[in-house]
Order: sequence, then structure tokens, then C-alpha cells
Amino acid sequence: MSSTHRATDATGQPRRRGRPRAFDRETALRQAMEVFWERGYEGTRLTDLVQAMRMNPPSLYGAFGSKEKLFREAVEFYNSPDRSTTTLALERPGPVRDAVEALLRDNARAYVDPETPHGCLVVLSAISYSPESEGLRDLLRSLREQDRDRLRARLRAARADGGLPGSVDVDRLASFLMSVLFGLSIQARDGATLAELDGVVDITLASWDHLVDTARGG
Amino acid sequence: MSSTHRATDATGQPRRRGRPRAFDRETALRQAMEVFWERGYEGTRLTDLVQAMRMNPPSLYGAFGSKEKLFREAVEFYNSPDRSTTTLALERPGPVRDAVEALLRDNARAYVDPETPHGCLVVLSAISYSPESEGLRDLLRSLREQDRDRLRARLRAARADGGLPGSVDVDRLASFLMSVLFGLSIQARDGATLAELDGVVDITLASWDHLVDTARGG
DNA sequence: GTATATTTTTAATGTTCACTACAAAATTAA
DNA sequence: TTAATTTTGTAGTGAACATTAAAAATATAC
Repeated sequence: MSSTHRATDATGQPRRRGRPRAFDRETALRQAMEVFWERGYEGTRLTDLVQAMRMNPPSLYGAFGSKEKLFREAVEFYNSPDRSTTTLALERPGPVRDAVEALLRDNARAYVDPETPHGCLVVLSAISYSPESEGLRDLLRSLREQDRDRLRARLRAARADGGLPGSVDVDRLASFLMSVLFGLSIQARDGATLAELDGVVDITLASWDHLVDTARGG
Repeated sequence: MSSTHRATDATGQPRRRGRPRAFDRETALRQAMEVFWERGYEGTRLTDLVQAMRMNPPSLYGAFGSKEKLFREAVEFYNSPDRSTTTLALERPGPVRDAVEALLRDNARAYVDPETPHGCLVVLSAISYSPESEGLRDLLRSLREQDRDRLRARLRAARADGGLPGSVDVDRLASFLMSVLFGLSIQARDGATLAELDGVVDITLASWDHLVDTARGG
């Protein structure tokens, strides 16, 4: 046998010294995310978090730092590029209309997923706020603006390559689509069915088609 | 002179015995409403309320009962029929399109009124919630549903008297308009200007016109 | 084995929360 | 005047909040 060996974990990486964690960090983060998603940042108590994450406060603080840091990490997890419905829809190659339809319809479906709280965490979990959590409100607003900016960029790109007529007012159109999208979150949270949300998407897409037609001079 | 006289207040009604209130109840209620509007129910502390209302806690409790009762009264005040932009718009006589345009444009203007917090109190002040304030969340949801139902009724009435083609799907159309309206609240809260919101309204009304035209078989 | 490092559980900590007891103040009624 | 009534300001109350101190537990390193 060779010299002294080091302990390794399942992935072959050397394990840290000391007592090992009794929980999976990502699983716990997902559980925390769902609580924040349902109740919002200020409506969530530490008691709710430790119950959902099945651990005691010191473990939570050891792994995540504070309630606010945990929330920020939960938002990051929710909004990660490979998981964000909006990002995935807008990065989809092909006609811009397909991307916009995916933006609306995939989000609508996600908003009423029976496995998760209804509506979008980024829209719902820190809209009204006390001054202490103003930083979190700003974080979520910047993420909403990021989505809007990505939509604008996608529309501008389409206009540049002929997928959209040059006379289309991209910023106005993006604001309109974001309004509908934000509204879907409220309605999903209020108990709307997928059929209802899809009905809204149908009208929105009909509106898109007509607007593009008109701008083409149809 | 006649027999013993009773004290009367400015409106001629007999004044109550005891030390008179040092504040105007409706003014205080309006001040409380603005705090709730800005910060939401759970984000508002009693300290914030008594500061804004310029009184001490016992006066607040004597006049309004509790934080929750004060919130309910503030919502009632905000949403009173003679003050609710939505109710006023939908009760407006004349073409249904004018009512819908007023619904969107008057609300958009109110949402960015520099004199008040931006967006709609009914949409923003209790969206995410801890179980203790679930009753308030339900109250606001029922008010949102009430507005949607009033819109549906107005559209149905228009369809009945020929103002809308019979083939229009009233419920779907109402959901679409409510989605846009809810979305305007989010965007107003995020700092959108009246011009941006009016742009969204322009597209929505163009969509309305096209939808009605199509249903007419145009 | 012993030392070191990290997480665990238990049990607190100080702060902030909505709310209130109490007595002084201000009014009407007789 | 005196009694009755109501609101006021001061100064609390207990409960719930996010956070942490301390020591036992569990792992690696040597």
C-alpha cells in the first residue's frame, strides 16, 4: 500500500475535517426558497425556515450566514440561468415570436405548477417592504428589470435581422409584454387555472401578431 | 333664554362628553392608509403608524381598535366606491370602449400620482403573507376578484346591448385586461413613468380594437 | 490513541413587536 | 362646584423575533 491516505467523499474530493453536515445544502436551500416564495421575505419567520429545512438555527446560520443572506441565495437559486424560464425562453433560437410565446406560456405553466407556490418569486416575495428590507426590494426589482432588458434585447435583435419590422417600438412592446407577465403572477397567486392564464396568453399573442402585421404595413 | 342647553359641534350634532379627540379621524386614517400602501401590512410597524398619524398608541387603539382593524378600514377607505378609480371607470355611461380606456388610463395615472405611493394598494400591500395575515390576503384577493367581476359584468352588458359582438369571450377578455392592470401596478411600483404606462395602455387598446373587429367578422 | 476541526443540540440572548395600565387632562352634565 | 366621561401622554407589558453562546458529538489528521 502507498503512504497515508486522505478520506474522500462521493465525488472523490477530500472531505473536510470535523463533524460532517447532516443535511444536503442544496436541498435545504430549495426548501428555504419555497417558504420565501410562499410567504415573502418579511412574512417568513426563522421558525418557518428551520422547520422546512429540518435543522436548528445554528446549522442554518453556519451554512447560510443570516436570514437575509439565505434569501439572497434562494433568489439566486430560483433565478439561475439554467433554471429561469424567462432566460431559457429568450435564449431560444429561431423566430422571435416563438421566443415570446415561450416567455408567456412556459412562465404561465410554471406559475401554476402544483409542486411549487403559485406565481413568480421575483415578483411576489418583496413588493411592499419596510425600510430594513429595502435592499431586497431593490434586488428583486433589478432582476425584474434584467428580464425586461433581456426581452428588449431579444426584440431589438429580431428587428435588426428582419424578424420584426423596423417601425416597431421595441421598448413599448417589451413593457406591454412584461405587464402581462407580471399580471399573470398576481392571477396565479390568486388561484387562476392554467386554462385562464393560457387564455390571457392567447389574446396577448393575437395582439402581437396584429401589431407586427400593422407595423409591416399589412 | 330657554332651559339648559347642550353643547354642539360644528355640524350641530350634540358633542360627546369627555375630553375631545385631538385629531381628525379621517385625516389620521388617510395617513395610515399611505403607510400601509407604501410598506404593506406586514412591513408596517406600529411605530410607523403612530409617527405618520401623529398620535400615541393608546389614541390609535381607542379610535381604530387594532393594527389589523386599522388596515381593514384603510383598505375600505382606499376602495370606497366614490374613490375607486376602477369602480368609477366601469360605472361610466356610454360606449364600453370608453369605460375600458378609463379603467386602464385613469388607473395608470393614479398609479404614478406623485402625491401617493405608486401602484395599487389592493394589489401590492398583502400579496405574500404569513399565516397570521392570511385573512387580509383573502380580503384583498376578494377585492381584486370583485373588480374583475365588475369588469366582466360591464362587458357582458355591452355584449347584451350590441356594444360588443356576441362571439367575444368575455371572461377571457376580462382576465387579459386585469392581467395588464395588475402588471401596471408592479411597473409603477418599480418606477415606471406615466408615458411608459400609457404606452402599455395604447397597445392594450389597439389589441381591444382588433379583437372586437375580428369578432365582428371584420 | 490524542489533537484538531466542524456541526450538532440545547438553551439562552437582547431587541423589537403589538398592545395596554394608569393617571393626568379636558370636556359635558347637573 | 362636583360628578361623570372620554382622550391624552408616559411608561410599561409579555410574546415573538433574529441571532448566538456553550458544550457535546462526530469526523479527519497524525
